[in-house]
Amino acid sequence: MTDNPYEASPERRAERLAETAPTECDVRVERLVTELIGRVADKWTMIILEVLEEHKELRFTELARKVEGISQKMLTQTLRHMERDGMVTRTIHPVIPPRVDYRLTPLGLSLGAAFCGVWIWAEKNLTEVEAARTAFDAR
Amino acid sequence: MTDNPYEASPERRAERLAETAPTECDVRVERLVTELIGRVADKWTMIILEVLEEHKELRFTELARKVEGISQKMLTQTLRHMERDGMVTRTIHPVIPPRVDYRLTPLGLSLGAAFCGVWIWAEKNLTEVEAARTAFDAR
DNA sequence: CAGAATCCTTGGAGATACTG
DNA sequence: CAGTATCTCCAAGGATTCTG
Repeated sequence: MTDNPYEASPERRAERLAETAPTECDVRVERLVTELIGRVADKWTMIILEVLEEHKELRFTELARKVEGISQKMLTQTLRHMERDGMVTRTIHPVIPPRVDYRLTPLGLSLGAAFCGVWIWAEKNLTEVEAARTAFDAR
Repeated sequence: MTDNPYEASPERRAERLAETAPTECDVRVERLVTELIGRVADKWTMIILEVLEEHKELRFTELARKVEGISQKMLTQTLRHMERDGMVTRTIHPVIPPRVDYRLTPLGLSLGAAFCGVWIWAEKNLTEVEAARTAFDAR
């Protein structure tokens, strides 16, 4: 993974790169995709996505209540990330007391749809997973 | 979230529970599902799933090489979790040097399929997310 | 080779207090 | 109300070493 300073020769190095890098650019894209997955396949992100899918629009405290178990800090943080990634819009109403509404963008909705399969899978296979666990633990 | 010791009366408490707990059992299931999602929507789990989907069967070091950036510790750990959850079988060949093969179970395969939508989403929307980020940062 | 064990660091995350 | 700022702490995870 780290550069090998003892590479035999430039030729050898080119050879090695040719082996490990099918089109060199694909690798870069693949890495970006992987990184994006890492960002997006996060527990809180998934749940917030889910909640915002159900209730079109929610304000901060409503989210805090609906999300169950999230700390205020993590909520803010996750929402910021989601906003930055274009998943969520954040509209501030200049009133007192302040009011901020969160709502999914089309991009966020599409991700929610993509995750839908995982939720369904989890519901459908919950008992099977639990069975596997107890079987594994009893050993 | 924590029990409120100042609940006015048993009646009031029952009322509150009726509000927050549509069928009480659903909540339990929902929590289990959420917890399962938290377990399964993990970066390394997703990637290992992906890799094992592509190459039917891999041994430990092969996985370590294919997974790119994972430490040996995390690989072992994640594989154990996946095995415990019934995603993966671990077959030990009693030879010297030792050889251990990992392969997805039907359950693992089904989860991989469920995640497939997310991978596709990530590939398709990578540029849009990056655009959103730069737009957000330039502010 | 396939791990287990150990040590060590960092940043993830909670709790609390403060502010526009 | 909707956050930001600060302090703190624990555990996730990396690096390294050891072993059947």
